[in-house]
Amino acid sequence: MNPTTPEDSLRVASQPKLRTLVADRLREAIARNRFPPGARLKERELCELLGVSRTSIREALRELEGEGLVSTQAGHPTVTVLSTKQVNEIYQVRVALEGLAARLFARQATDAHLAELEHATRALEAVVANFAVGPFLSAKTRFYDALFEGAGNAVAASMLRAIHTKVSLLRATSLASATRSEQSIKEIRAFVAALAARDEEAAYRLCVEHIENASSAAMAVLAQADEKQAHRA
Amino acid sequence: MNPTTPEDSLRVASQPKLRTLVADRLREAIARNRFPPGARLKERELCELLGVSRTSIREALRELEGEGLVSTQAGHPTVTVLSTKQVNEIYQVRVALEGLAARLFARQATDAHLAELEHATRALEAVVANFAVGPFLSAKTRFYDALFEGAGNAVAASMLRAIHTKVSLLRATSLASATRSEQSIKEIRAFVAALAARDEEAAYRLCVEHIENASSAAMAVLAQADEKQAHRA
DNA sequence: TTTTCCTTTTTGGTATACAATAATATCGTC
DNA sequence: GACGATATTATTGTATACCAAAAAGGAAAA
Repeated sequence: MNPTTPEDSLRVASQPKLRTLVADRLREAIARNRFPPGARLKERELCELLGVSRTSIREALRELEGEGLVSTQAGHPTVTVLSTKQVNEIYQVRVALEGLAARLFARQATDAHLAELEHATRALEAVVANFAVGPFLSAKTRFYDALFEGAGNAVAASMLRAIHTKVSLLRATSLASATRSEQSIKEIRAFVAALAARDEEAAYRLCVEHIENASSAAMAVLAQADEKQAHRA
Repeated sequence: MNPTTPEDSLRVASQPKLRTLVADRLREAIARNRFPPGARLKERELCELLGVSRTSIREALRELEGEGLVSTQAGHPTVTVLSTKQVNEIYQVRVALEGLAARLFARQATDAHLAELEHATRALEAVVANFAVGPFLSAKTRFYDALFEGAGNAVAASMLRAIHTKVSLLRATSLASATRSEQSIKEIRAFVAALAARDEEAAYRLCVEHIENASSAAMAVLAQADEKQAHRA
């Protein structure tokens, strides 16, 4: 045991800044639809809700703006509404980056990375058997954390996390997740098997297919919602 | 002429917020090495330098942190120093995203997009003939703006812009640019020709090669710098 | 019903204050 | 001179107050 290894040292990790905690809280609340797309985020309301000053709220909002979760409409911070075009763009980018992550994982992940991914996949399967949104989001996060860790590209991981958070803006995707969860988990299982076999090409292909299926399902739900809207008008 | 088309309307675009202008200024200053990697960014110094309040500085710093240009070292905002691993990761991501942009451009760009890209390429060639860092950065930005516009994926464009800004942190890349600029412009010329021919596969391959060559050149200069450092120690 | 005007609310930016943390300077001891 | 301890200064994080500008809402008039 090398005493200077970060994992072994007694060094106390620095505490996250209040603004970071606020941004995390808001991100979570947005993902769980506490603030739905289009919702106005009023600074003073958030101050009361979170019990912090306007300064911390404003700084957290800047952070969320950078991620695209929040945009300013007529001078007002608003939870981002994604157009169909943007959704399509997001999935295109997800294919490119997650495809890269799949390739890198297959190429270079350690046995420990594989073991963690296997555990995360099992956890995901257990949650899908008894579907509930909260635990599903947590299990999905764990799965992708394991994938990105094994891929070993922090830049891609950071971008993909932002992508996943943006996708969570879509009610459509959680609806789509609930309805296609059994098929989805089969796809993930096949994907993980290819990664375990270090088959880069198969892993890439299965990863892309999984994302494209998710995209199609989300688009289908969006199209339905558009029809309902048209009927109302 | 349809009077409701955005381009024809008399609508005045909203002014950028002060914090946005500050972030833009800082981004530019970092790219031009006014604040080199590792430089401490002191809030009160920046207030004096830019003639704005601490709030605007802090909000701009949050934005730059989100982009990875600025990170907090021992509680102090600092211009990001990129490790060799990070540089490698950045180029991997650039291949994935710019490869996507190349494919999309070849697939769907209009003749107007192509014309703009051609103009931007000529401007770049003119600058390379009389090399100077400032005009080179501007011409390069124009070239990539044209590419991303024609690719029509704003999410990818936004991420790639952040990537390009991060890459500009590396003195290595501007040094590498100066020494390999003639070869580089040849690669770009071939790339643009493939895009003009709507040859998606060739465009993708040439794009990837260009980036990989840029990456190799940057790594070579980094390795030289490491050697010099080792000699000093 | 539509338009105009007035009031209220909200955001953007500035300034000040204080606590906590980090960095630097000073002093004493060996 | 080197080292360690302490004091001082500088910087960042957070809160609060203030005011201007912009946006939103409501009431009155046409």
